[in-house]
Amino acid sequence: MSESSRKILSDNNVSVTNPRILVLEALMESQNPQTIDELQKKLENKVAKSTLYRVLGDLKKINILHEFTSPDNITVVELLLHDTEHHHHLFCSDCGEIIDVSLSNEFEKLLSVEIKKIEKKFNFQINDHRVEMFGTCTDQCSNCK
Amino acid sequence: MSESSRKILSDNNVSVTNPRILVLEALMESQNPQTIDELQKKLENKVAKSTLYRVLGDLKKINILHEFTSPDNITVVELLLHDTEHHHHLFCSDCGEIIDVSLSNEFEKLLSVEIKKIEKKFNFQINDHRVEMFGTCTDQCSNCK
DNA sequence: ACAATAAATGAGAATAAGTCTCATTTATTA
DNA sequence: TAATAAATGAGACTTATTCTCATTTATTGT
Repeated sequence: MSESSRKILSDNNVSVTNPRILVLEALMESQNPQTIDELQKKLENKVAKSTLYRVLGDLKKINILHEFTSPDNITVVELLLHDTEHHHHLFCSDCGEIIDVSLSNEFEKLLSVEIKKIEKKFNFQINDHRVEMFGTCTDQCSNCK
Repeated sequence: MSESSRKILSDNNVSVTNPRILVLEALMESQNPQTIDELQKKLENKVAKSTLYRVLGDLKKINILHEFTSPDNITVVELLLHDTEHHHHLFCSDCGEIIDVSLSNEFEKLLSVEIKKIEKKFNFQINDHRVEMFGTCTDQCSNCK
């Protein structure tokens, strides 16, 4: 079970420690983004707060963790393994749920054309992008009933 | 000069006070997004910190202020008057500059088709979206030389 | 397997962004 | 212009995140 976490760490030349394994495992429990709070609850004080933040920093450094903030300014984190498919996010302002969404290839293709235009216009090198959508789940996301 | 600020406030049934005028004026000084820090510097202690935050809250409430966070988690604010055209943001990770960018109508049209699909798929009502692009200005944004 | 060494951790102090409180000031209205 | 409701300033408070440093743990070379 913890084998895949160990492999992720050693593959990235990061020493394999208990807190790192525990945090990775907690992150893998759900594939949707989670808040720091949710993570801490899952970890039940098995990892110190300072260590949790440090480990998240480590995972960002090896590019397998994506951190962003929800519209109400809560920090949210999601594992991004090499086989994770490119996706965007949908935010519910009622219940706070954040859902991964994929958009069509046609759309992504057109977006990359737009990005090339912007790169030229502003003399930028663009290495990442994201599309965020905001609204309300009319009744059925997992937090609402 | 402060006439347009006064008009904005009274048009929105918000009482016209000095701090509100000063904050609006500071916001209007640049049309690109600015950090709270930049705002505070412009205001030179003419408005208390608590009041600044309160006024920003007021402006959000009447929907003429957009607040978001940069990739390194700094709160950023921009005035969004009724004639402000729909746009997105380009972030430079070298100098921190944030630039407003407009994307083509063709792109926006395709995006709204995608959004309709997502609304159906997740039973959501989506009322806003944004596209963010991240990269580095290769040499010429105003903060770099 | 073990000792030596470098790195990681835990606990709590420190920092900083943002919010709150309440006495005073200001804008609105009749 | 007076009465009243709302807004403000100053600083205390809260809370997320970072920092410090003494202790523990992982790695490595033998």
